[in-house]
Amino acid sequence: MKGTTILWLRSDLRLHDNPALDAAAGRGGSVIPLFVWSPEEEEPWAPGAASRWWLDKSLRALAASLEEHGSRLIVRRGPALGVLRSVASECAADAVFWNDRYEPAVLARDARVERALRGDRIEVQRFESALLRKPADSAKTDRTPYRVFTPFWRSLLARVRIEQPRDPPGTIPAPSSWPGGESIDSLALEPDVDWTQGMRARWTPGEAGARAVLQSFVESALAQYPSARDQPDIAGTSRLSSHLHFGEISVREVWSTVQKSAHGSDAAAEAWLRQIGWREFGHHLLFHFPQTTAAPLRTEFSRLRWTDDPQRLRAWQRGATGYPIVDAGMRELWTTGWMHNRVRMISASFLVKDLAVAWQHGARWFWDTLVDADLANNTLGWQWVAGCGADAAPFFRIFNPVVQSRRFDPDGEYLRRWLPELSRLDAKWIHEPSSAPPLVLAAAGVRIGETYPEPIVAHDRARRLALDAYEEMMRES
DNA sequence: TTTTGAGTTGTTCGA
DNA sequence: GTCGAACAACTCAAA
Repeated sequence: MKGTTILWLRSDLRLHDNPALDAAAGRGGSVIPLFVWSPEEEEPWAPGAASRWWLDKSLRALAASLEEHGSRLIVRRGPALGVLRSVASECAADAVFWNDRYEPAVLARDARVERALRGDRIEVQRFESALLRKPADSAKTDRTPYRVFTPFWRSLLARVRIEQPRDPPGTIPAPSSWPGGESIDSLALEPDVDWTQGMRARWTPGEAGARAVLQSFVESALAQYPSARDQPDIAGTSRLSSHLHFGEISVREVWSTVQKSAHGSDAAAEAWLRQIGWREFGHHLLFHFPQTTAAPLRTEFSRLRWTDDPQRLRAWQRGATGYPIVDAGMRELWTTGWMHNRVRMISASFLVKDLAVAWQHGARWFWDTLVDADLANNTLGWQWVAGCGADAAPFFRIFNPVVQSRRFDPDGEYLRRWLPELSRLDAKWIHEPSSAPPLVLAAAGVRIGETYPEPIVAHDRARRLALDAYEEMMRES
């Protein structure tokens, strides 16, 4: 008879298709599901405010479903190693199982924990549950990591066998007595001042919510995905990012569900699964180039001169740049903890190229405000936009916020939803109110500089300056 | 071994 | 109005 196993839950807050849970439940002894709150061990990327809100809800959902399975969620405060050791000794546990994470600080902490536990004669087993392929395995034949997406993705598709997702274990054997723990409330993950109303209205954190979102996406949006994914006014994307980040649903599960719905070859399913490929690529890059959370992968970009203007950054954060598509996106982010992907690109490009603010400031703001904040995806996205990452957009590819707005939100529906002060402008003028004739503005009740800001920079000129700065950087190298 | 062509998401300019 | 070229340099895989 095997002894008690501690199941250390982290970014795998689910019962379906959870390899560490399956192995722990199948080991023969009892299982103690444990969550350790230790943000200080994840610095400088401890969960941001929006992520903490989501985590609070997700932990409650997980605790409830564990109870339905005759088990419990034990919650404690870190540091992790100390907690694991005391729970192990309180319950005479002889094994700790967990699913791996790949953030640099977490990887280092986990390696330390594993060594120490083994020194205590406690069995440690680590599992892969977040990705289709372990980042350590994702190197080219010459053993250097991929730096271009398409070959990375082709090799993954050709070489990786993607396993079928598994159902939750039939039983999760409970110990004869449970160790003590703290309440989820006591972690104080919710903000003191309640600004989470918009998030509560939009999201249902937790495994059941994740599965429902996947089902409804597959049934009603997947078929139109290739064209609808770029329209921010409709729900054309899956909106699974946060659920995936917290591991409320497994990547194998979304993979298999989307493939089944496609009946073999289907361009829509392929386009969406490619996005899962980008998620894999982001984790691959984070694992092989951990310094990229702070520094450009292409080192010559560290010579690029950014402005150091806190007012520009603040205007961007508040959605007060005078460019409606940027401001709408930033307000959607602030209100719901999420922003449509197309608008993320536009607003990120605007901060970096038009406002000449270093991408790291944008990455930090997204980190704090996104419910789906994910170090791998966030780093990849910002370096891509700034042109300094692997397989990045060329630096001269600068988004024109007005052109993008007209192309992807032609009727201005998205703008009207988030910028009520412009809602009476028609589609002809709402994308660029500062150029509208005075009579049009007056009729719509818009006073530029009062009810809606003047453009903070002129795009044409800002674009020219960005290209000049880039050229200068290249000349110096 | 060397060469060749392709590579997430764009914009502007001039013919 | 439409269309192709130019905007850089480098990585990667196939030939």
